[in-house]
Formats: sequence, structure tokens, C-alpha cells
Amino acid sequence: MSDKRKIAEAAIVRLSVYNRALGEIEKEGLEIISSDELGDRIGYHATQIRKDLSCFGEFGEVGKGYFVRDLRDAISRILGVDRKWNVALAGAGHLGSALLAYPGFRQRGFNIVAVFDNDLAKIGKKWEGIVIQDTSELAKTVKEQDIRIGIIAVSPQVSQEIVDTLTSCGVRAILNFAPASITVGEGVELRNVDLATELECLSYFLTNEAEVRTEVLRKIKNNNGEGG
Amino acid sequence: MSDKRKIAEAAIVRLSVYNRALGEIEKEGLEIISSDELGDRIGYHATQIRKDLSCFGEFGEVGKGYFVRDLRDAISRILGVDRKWNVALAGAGHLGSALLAYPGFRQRGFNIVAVFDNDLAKIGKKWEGIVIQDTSELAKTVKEQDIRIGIIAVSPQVSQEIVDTLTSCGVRAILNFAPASITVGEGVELRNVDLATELECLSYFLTNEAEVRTEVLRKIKNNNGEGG
DNA sequence: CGGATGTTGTGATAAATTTCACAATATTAG
DNA sequence: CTAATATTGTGAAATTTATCACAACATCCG
Ligand SMILES: NC(=O)c1ccc[n+]([C@@H]2O[C@H](COP(=O)([O-])OP(=O)(O)OC[C@H]3O[C@@H](n4cnc5c(N)ncnc54)[C@H](O)[C@@H]3O)[C@@H](O)[C@H]2O)c1
Ligand SMILES: NC(=O)c1ccc[n+]([C@@H]2O[C@H](COP(=O)([O-])OP(=O)(O)OC[C@H]3O[C@@H](n4cnc5c(N)ncnc54)[C@H](O)[C@@H]3O)[C@@H](O)[C@H]2O)c1
Repeated sequence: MSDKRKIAEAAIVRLSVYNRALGEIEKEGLEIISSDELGDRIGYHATQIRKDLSCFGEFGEVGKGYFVRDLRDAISRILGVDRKWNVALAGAGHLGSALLAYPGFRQRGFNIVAVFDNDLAKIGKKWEGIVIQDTSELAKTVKEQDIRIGIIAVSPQVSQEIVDTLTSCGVRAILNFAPASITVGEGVELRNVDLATELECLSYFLTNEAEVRTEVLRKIKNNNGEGG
Repeated sequence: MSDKRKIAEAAIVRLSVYNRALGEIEKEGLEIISSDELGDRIGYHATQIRKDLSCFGEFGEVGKGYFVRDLRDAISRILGVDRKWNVALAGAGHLGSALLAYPGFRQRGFNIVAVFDNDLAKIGKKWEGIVIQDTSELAKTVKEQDIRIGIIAVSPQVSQEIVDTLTSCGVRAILNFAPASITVGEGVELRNVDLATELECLSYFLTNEAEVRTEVLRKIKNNNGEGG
């Protein structure tokens, strides 16, 4: 019943997880997989998977399952990763250089084609085949290179400023690592990755372990699995 | 109505966001803030904030708002970050070294006190004051240093193995950066940060921009703000 | 003092999301 | 061919999460 209007963000995240898992399954040589087995591997209910997919079409074969390759292609199309995206990286510090060095992004179609910094010691240097540019060149480069996605790996103090520069150049998708409350205009998608928040969630869990354990036991009694 | 039993994970993430924002507000010199203004700054409804807090107690003053410092202390206690946590880092590669160099974790009470790798060229070297150890020493070190949290920054192929080693040593909280479907036993909290997934969500948004725009317009008509 | 205003905490309500239940259909074994 | 088994896609139900609405109370200002 292909209807893209009411797709939950959480469902999109799951599609990406399905895709990664399908990649692993493909490597193992499996050609067909049921929603049940896929769910087992990644810790979701089979119905969740089928429901998520049903928003976009029918990809399975009744009584059989899903052709791994076909489903992967379908999800890739849905996510828009059946193409290349040019990405700009702002901030060539510790985190920025790790991101730049990571081959996984390119493998998935995300090419970091430009890196910006304001540190004169870095500007002009070539890292991973890319010359680090001054932030003043951002607007020009974004247009020239058709950059659609920006990654923020600068200090929190300047993150909003860099986001504004990027969006004013037409960048409509931003992945932010700076622990700051960034705001963007409508039509711009912002995703925040706050690693301190991740650790704080773990701290909460450890601090409140007993209560959580009770919850886990209740869930197990109701025959639920691991949550991923 | 202090009842920690039915707290949604999403609420915990928000508490962490509130705390970071309160830190910024404190730096600005503000001593009191209303849920309304806090909500404006971080893109949540005031009622969401009040509801989240109400699970843990009453922290505000009617007609006045919240004392910034007091609320921050209260949330820190709730999250369990009113203390220090010793953290182990597995994988001293590109990402691992960025995490190790980041002062923000220590500032928030998360001390990376041990780093493990299996690369002979790295083992024995001292980074940021910490000697990189062979993974075979993990069990001993985890006990000696009272390590409660593990960070996985090794390749996906070995990530499950390292997770198993950590949990078998009693580590009950794991932050995983490897793009793999990790499973953990009950009583262990696992948080996955998959950066490729983050980019794929942005790709989805860009690919389906038109539909999303419609959605945004609908929300604005209903007086909703930015989602953060 | 008293009315206007501001703000919290929370029960009730609404909305979103997940899970259940099952019809429909394919496959397999005999 | 038929019965047994497997699996999808989806409407309905259940559950979870977010928002609304408002009583209760504090503060401000004349
Ligand atoms: N390193 C981590 O593990 C980690 C973890 C969590 C969050 N973060 C966040 O990610 C961001 C980057 O972290 P990092 O460790 O790489 O910091 P870093 O200090 O190593 O790097 C920041 C880089 O940004 C550059 N920069 C500063 N102002 C700039 C500007 N106006 N224009 C362009 N470039 C500018 C600096 O020159 C530097 O190269 C920070 O906001 C940090 O809080 C990092
Ligand atoms: N670098 C990034 O920006 C980035 C982005 C997304 C995901 N990741 C994921 O994070 C993880 C680390 O990425 P990276 O870029 O730092 O990789 P990397 O190759 O630079 O580092 C991996 C490190 O793990 C060590 N290692 C390998 N096997 C080990 C074992 N059995 N025991 C102990 N150590 C072992 C290696 O020696 C190496 O030092 C990977 O799973 C990667 O997919 C990284």
C-alpha cells in the first residue's frame, strides 16, 4: 500500500539496521530469509519488520520469505542510498579525522569530498586525498561539488554558526556531533549524535539496575526478546 | 510521585539533553528558568519536560520556574552522573583515539582508565597518559580498576567477541560503535551508535524531501516546533 | 490587600507506535 | 491431489508516548 506519508523516524532507523543485517546475511551466502529469522538476528519482532516494509510495498514471497539481494536493493532505494552523496566535513580535529579516515561511509555511498577548518596549521594540508580548506571557501565549494550533507565536528561554540553557513548554501541535511542545542529552519533535517548522552543513559541504567532488572524479567515472562 | 519503574528510554535521553542545556544556561548566568523557556531552547514542549521530571520528584517552584543549579544537580543524581565512572575502551584505532583524546567525557564524570588493542605496534604505547594493553589483560584490568562501562571501537568482525569478554568480566553497560548486530545477556545495557545509519536517515530525508516538507507544514499549522 | 499574571505538577485525552491475529497464499511431503 | 506447514501483509487491538487542560499556588504591581 505504498504510502510514504506517515513513516516514523524510528522506522527509517530500523530500515537502515535491516539493510546492514541483510548485507551480513548476503555475505554468509544465504539467498532467502524470513522476517522471523531476520528479526531474531537483530532483535526485532518479525511483525515490526513486515509492518515497516509494508509502508513502501510488498517485497516478500508468501510461504517463502524475502530474497536477500532484492530486499536489500529495495531498502537501499527507499533510503536513497542507491546513489552517491557528496558530504562536507566541518572540523578536522580528533573526531573529524577519524570520520574522514573511515572507509565505511564511502562504501555506503557517502563521499566526504570537502573538509573545512579554521586552523591555519591544517588549512592546505592534504588528508586522505582531500585538501583542508578554510571555512571562508565553504559556500563556493558546496556549490561546485554539489554537496548535500554536512557533518559538524567543530567545537560546540561555533557549531550553530557553521550550521547556518551550511544551510545558507543550500545544505538540507546535517549530522551534528557538537554537544549544543542547534536549531535549523524548516526543510532542514538535523540529526544530533551526543556521545555524552549515550554514556549518561548507560550511567542511568547502572544506577537503576535493580528496577530495570525487574522490567526485564516482566518482559521475558511475556516472551519478549532483546531490544537492540 | 517518584516512581522509577516506567521511565521510557527516550525520557532518559531527554534528561541528558536538559542537563546539557542547563549547563549552558548556568554559564550565561541565569539562575532560574521556566520549563517554557528551557523547552524553547532545546526544541521540546514545556509539558514534556515537566512530565519527564515528574517521574522523579518535584523540582520546580510554582509561579517561578526551576533553580538552574538545583535542577541540574537533581538530574545529575537521577542519571547517576553525580559520581565518577571508570570506562574501558576497546580499540585504539582512528575512532578510539578520538574518543580517548576527548576531554568532555572526563568533564562529565566518565574516565577512560584503560585501553585495549591487539595491535603489537600499539600495545605498550602511552596515549593520553594511558598505556595501551593487550586484550588478554582485559579481565584482570576490569576488576582491578572497577570498570563498569565498555566502549567498543574495534572492527565489527571482533566486536561481539570483545563484548562477550567484557560482560563475562562483569561489565553491564556497553556503548558500541561497530556496525554489527551485537547481542548481550539480560541485565546488560547495550547502546549502539551507528553513524552510517545516521547518514542513511539523512539520505532518506533528502530523497523524500517533498513529502517531509508537507509533513512539516502540517505540524507548523498545529503549532509544533523543531524536533531537535 | 486584590486582581492580573506566571508557572508547576498531573489526571485526562489524544496521538503514535507496536504487537496481535488471521486470511491469503505458497511450498512440501506423501 | 490433499493435508500439513510456512510465511507474508495488514486491519484491529493493545500499549506506549506525547499533549492538553486546569487546579493550585506564587509573585508582581498598584
Ligand atoms: N572527539 C570525540 O570523541 C568527541 C566525542 C563527543 C563529542 N565530540 C564533539 O565533536 C566536536 C569535535 O570534537 P573533536 O574532538 O574533534 O575536537 P577538536 O578540538 O579535536 O577539533 C575541532 C576542530 O574544529 C576546528 N574549528 C574550530 N573552530 C572552527 C571554525 N570556526 N571553523 C572551522 N573549524 C573550526 C578546530 O580547528 C579543530 O580542528 C566537538 O564539538 C566535540 O564536543 C567529540
Ligand atoms: N572511524 C569512524 O569514523 C567510524 C565511523 C563509524 C563506525 N566506525 C566503527 O568503529 C569501529 C572502529 O573504527 P576505527 O575507524 O577506529 O577502526 P580502526 O581500524 O582504525 O581501529 C580498529 C582498532 O581495533 C583494533 N582491533 C582489531 N581487532 C581487535 C581485537 N580483537 N582486540 C582488540 N583490538 C582490536 C585494531 O588494532 C585497531 O587499532 C569499527 O567497527 C568501525 O566500523 C568508525
